[in-house]
Amino acid sequence: MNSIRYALLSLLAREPLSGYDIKQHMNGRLGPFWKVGSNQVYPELSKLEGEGLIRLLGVEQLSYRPARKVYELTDSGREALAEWVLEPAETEFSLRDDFILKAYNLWLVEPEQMIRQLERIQQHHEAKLAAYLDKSAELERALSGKTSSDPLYGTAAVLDFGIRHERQYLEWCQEWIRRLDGEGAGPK
Amino acid sequence: MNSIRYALLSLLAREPLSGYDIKQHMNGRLGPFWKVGSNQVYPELSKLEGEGLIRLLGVEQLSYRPARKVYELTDSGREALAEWVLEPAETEFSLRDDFILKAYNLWLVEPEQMIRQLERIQQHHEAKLAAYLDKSAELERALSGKTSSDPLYGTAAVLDFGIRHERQYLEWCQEWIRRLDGEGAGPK
DNA sequence: AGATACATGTAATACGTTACATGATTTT
DNA sequence: AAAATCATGTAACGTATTACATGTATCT
Repeated sequence: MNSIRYALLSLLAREPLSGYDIKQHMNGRLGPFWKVGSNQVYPELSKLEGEGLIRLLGVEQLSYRPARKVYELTDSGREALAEWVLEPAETEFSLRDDFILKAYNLWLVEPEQMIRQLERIQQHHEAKLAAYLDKSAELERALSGKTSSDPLYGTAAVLDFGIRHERQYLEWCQEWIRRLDGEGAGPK
Repeated sequence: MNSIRYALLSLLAREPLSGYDIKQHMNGRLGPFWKVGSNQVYPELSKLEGEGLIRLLGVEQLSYRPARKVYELTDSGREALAEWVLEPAETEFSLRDDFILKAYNLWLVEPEQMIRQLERIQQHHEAKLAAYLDKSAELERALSGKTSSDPLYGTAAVLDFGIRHERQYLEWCQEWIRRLDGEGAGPK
């Protein structure tokens, strides 16, 4: 628990960043998995600084703008992160997806309407998959020759998970469209 | 948002239940996806009753125990649920899994240690998969001949998703164990 | 002229988890 | 004799989302 702090450390382990940068990263590139608001980022950064896990690298001031405070990971921060990575992982994962709950109620509605819902969701995941595959192609090129101690390796692992997840989701949609379709059209 | 109310309605759409029953169902059979505490269930039940989506079917009183209040879905509750099911679904799903965040940091630690982590997680998902497959075999038997308007159809859809998810997770673990393994043993 | 990006931060609100309180019965 | 089960509910806490406040430069 309290994974956000580790999310912040994970990003800072790769490069120095400001709170704003972190927010952008999480809601952008790493978006599929995590999202944060500024209210979580800034206080947590202060805490981490207080604990000596990160340190203020520098402040970029543009006079008309709030100071841009860039943080970097300290050695003890790097240690804490590595320790956490190797800790026995929480086996409880949530997998709370509204749509799955909707599917649980598929028996309540007209098959044709449920099919339409499934198709809509399917399209959404197709788009996501396509985006991930694009990124992946790029990444794989950059990855050649690099060893597993390169940060890109971690990026690739997460991206790969995302790709597999989207594929699996799509197949599930297809399967249940098929099942519901066979039903409605079947005994005529 | 506020999916818990729909989770409660989803269960009550199948059979009348008490708050306690609901809690047990969610943390047991439907456990992989949802969990709730009593503090969420009881207030929400009161709210739903106030809105006329559910009604008190009866109270079982055993003198030495708190009254067991059993609720059932009303017609307007069933309508509200069906409407929600057909609403354009939220495309934002979280997929927040601590272990994926750990994997993002795999480059920070010794490959052999990460492999051990992956193997541990793999075992966990193997066990889950086995449990789901058991349930699924049972379900498929009970399902034969039933149409898509049977609640079991919804159960099957969710279970199927769980099975696919676990399989996908396993494959991902295997792939990354392989990749890290090939690394360490490779250029010797 | 108006919206968006930059950049920090706070406040209000919603959602979720853990722990507590009660109290007899049944299981270990 | 101790612990778990049943059954409701409240309280305290922790985490997350949304909105707000500030203020200039740049893009449309």
